[in-house]
Amino acid sequence: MNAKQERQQNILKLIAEQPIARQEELSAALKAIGISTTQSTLSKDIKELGVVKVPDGDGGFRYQAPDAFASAGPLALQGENLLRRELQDFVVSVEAVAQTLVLKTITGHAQGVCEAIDRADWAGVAGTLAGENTIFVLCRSSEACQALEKRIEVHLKTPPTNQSITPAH
Amino acid sequence: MNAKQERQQNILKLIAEQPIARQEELSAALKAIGISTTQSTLSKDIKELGVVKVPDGDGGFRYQAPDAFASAGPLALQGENLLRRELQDFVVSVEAVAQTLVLKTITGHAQGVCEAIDRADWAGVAGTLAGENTIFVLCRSSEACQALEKRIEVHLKTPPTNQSITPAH
DNA sequence: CTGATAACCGAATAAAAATTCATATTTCTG
DNA sequence: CAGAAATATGAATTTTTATTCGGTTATCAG
Repeated sequence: MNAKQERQQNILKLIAEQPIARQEELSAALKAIGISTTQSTLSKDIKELGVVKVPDGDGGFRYQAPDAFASAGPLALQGENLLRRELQDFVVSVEAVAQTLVLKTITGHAQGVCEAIDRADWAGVAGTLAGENTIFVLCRSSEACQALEKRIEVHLKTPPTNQSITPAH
Repeated sequence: MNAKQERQQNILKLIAEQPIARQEELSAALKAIGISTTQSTLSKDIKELGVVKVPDGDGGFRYQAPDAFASAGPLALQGENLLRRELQDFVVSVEAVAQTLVLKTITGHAQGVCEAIDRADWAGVAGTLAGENTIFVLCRSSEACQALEKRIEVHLKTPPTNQSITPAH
């Protein structure tokens, strides 16, 4: 199951590292690091991640992570990929409940992360609210909420989303 | 000839106003306002403008102007579409010369516009320099430079790019 | 104005991406 | 540990998008 998560993380890494213009290219690049999959699946992943195909200004195209998550380039300005950092460093869990997304952070960082989320100015979010270690992100639809959840999950440190809440006794 | 420019401006307007998922839809929307063209041409326009097709988070897609040019939404944060404003309000002309783009602005505004350009953090630009009313944008390739020129042109006020430099005698 | 040159455009086609559908795998519940 | 339900996957297909190529129109120099 977390084959998917791993694949998606690698997709983000690969498209950040090298210019990839077609999904089949991406498939090849993944195969090169031991992950084999089909164009079909990649199409779904790409949609889920919010990755877009952008003209590169030299007559070609390349896939690119959504702006808010753009990985740090050498020229990254301040705040450029702040959100990604905030998520990676401070967010402990994400969960979509109906139309609202609940993020748990390390104590004291909810405000900061929330600020970064606000700045991302996502289309589907109606508003946000942060306490000490919890953030509520009210979305305009539960679909948008779930899509957001998935996009965010990929950026969390916690590699295997701990599925067992109580350790097997 | 400036049918093209008008069409491209309307493309940006339309995709900002309504969710458009396919190029044929865009073609229809354009026809509704009296501009008829083909998918073929739109594909080229879209590439030239840097417009991208993004997942909308509700299972569909929509075309969207490149981030730097995103039109002001109701929730626009400060600086969100600053660049667009700067270009529209202050830039008088754009010209690509080899690998460098030369922008002329109203006197005193080059610095401000240049700042906004820097913040856009375009892939193809190596660096910028601004004086009182002139900006040099050094690009990494002449192709990138021309692409950039075209993208910027669309946002200028001056509707008919004055082609005759000296008025007919 | 006239011819040369370049930009633009659309029809047809090639290429790429999205979706459908059936199957397999995982996760949940009792 | 079953069985049910949900999620994930790939092959095939459909849909959408990009490119090629030939004709047209605009632009420029003389």
